[in-house]
Amino acid sequence: MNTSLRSQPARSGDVSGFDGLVFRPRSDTPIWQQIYDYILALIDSGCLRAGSQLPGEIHLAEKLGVTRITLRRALQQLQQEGHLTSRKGVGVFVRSLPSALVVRDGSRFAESLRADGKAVGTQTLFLEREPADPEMAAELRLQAGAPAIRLRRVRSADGQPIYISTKVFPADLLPDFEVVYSRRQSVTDVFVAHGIQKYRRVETRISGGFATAEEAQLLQLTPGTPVFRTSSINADASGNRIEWARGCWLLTSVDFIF
Amino acid sequence: MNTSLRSQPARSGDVSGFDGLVFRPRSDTPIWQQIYDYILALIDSGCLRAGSQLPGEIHLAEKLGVTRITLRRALQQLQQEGHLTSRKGVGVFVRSLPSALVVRDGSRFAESLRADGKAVGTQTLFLEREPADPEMAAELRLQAGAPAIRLRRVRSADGQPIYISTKVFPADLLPDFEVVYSRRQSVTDVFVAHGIQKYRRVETRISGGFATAEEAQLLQLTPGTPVFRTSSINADASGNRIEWARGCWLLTSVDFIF
DNA sequence: CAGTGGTCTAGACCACATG
DNA sequence: ATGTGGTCTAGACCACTGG
Repeated sequence: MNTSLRSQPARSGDVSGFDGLVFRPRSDTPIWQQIYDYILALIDSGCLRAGSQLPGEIHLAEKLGVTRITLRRALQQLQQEGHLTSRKGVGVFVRSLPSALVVRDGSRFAESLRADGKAVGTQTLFLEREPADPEMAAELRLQAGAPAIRLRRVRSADGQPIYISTKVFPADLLPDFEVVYSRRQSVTDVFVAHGIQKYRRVETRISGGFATAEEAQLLQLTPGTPVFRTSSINADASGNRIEWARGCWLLTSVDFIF
Repeated sequence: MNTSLRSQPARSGDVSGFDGLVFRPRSDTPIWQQIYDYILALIDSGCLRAGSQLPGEIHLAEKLGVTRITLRRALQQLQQEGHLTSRKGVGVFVRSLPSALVVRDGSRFAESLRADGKAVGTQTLFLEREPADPEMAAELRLQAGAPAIRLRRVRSADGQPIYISTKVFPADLLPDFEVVYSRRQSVTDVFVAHGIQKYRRVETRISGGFATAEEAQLLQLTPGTPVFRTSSINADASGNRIEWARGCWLLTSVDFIF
């Protein structure tokens, strides 16, 4: 009986609930699904807060009166839907699912979230210059090998990462990119500083896929979790393509509206 | 040894491959993933055609030298990505994944596919009149309880279902719906017959989710497979809302382009 | 009826992260 | 060194489907 209070609030297993449960094997719904429903209810009701850690699988399985495999079936489903994350050797954690509304203009991402009252965060992974590879060149209508700028960021809402952004720009049109960007981490600022006040969306593509290991780590997901993939092109008033953006979004936390 | 030829080509286990395989447990990639890669390669290379049935899990697991659970881990991943379907009490089958391109105007679905050289199919599940519930009424700007027409269809490409469509129309504007629709199963025809030559897309929404049991059955998927959910509104030239369409698409088989 | 996939048990070893 | 999640084994019973 080590369920009761701990002195360190961040310790593992520091969670209410999970006591005196009975799951009947002969019911019409599988046990793993009953456990799924149960844990999901704990999350939705606020008993399990975002960031908190679940008890270890072995203890939890014992407490719920099922095998570890059966418990894992439930946890797996919850991970696929983005409610939980697991880190090998560490534990299973609760993720919140901000439901973000995104308007047509993908670059207005931050505004859409702020309108919902979310605290928007930006983590810049890298910002570098390099020659355009054939794909970048084709998307931006450049010659292969032309100088390009690559920017990769993770955007988060209320502390939960929800979006990986990878953007490519034609370096010739934006000589002062790094200087301006470093001030406020704003691409819009960079455009304005180079005289580009207005730009338009040429094309947006939305497809589906599954998180790679790297994407999963950045978004605090389990690899293989389903995601949205977006790809969009922006052009300035003269029709010059000035940005090719690709995004990777948690499937269950976004609505795209056009 | 019952692997060799059968007289009936549609029989279970009637599949080449799956012989003399060795999967090393101490490799850097898990066994289930090696099996996943192996089966996926068989599908991609055409050794496993769409619609063909895999050997039973027990036999297949034995042939691959792994436990049924390990095999099922690989099959599960393939099902989630839409490459396989399983029917309880029947077997596991190969699904092909037509990659359909869909343009902004969702009603042009069939045209997009035909342009790819696919054979487009339509299965009408129901077509009925009923009073609009609050949600329908709100989307179509009707009074609650106003007469509405509901149409539910499954669209397929090359015999594989890829899209469930549920549409709602204001019945008052389309008195001859059933008569016209029955001729060619075309909603566009119905609009034209009622003097609506042109209509415009008011809004499109794209979100993600997981297939319900009913959706899974209609799309020949496993319940819980990730899907796109679309919701769109069309209005006629005067701005009257004439159609509210909802769609459920296999995640891995569509690209939305705007 | 026989065969299928869906579920579940009771163990075990490993790689990994943390203290 | 300990505890974690990730993987794997060798069985078992069930509900469902088809002939």
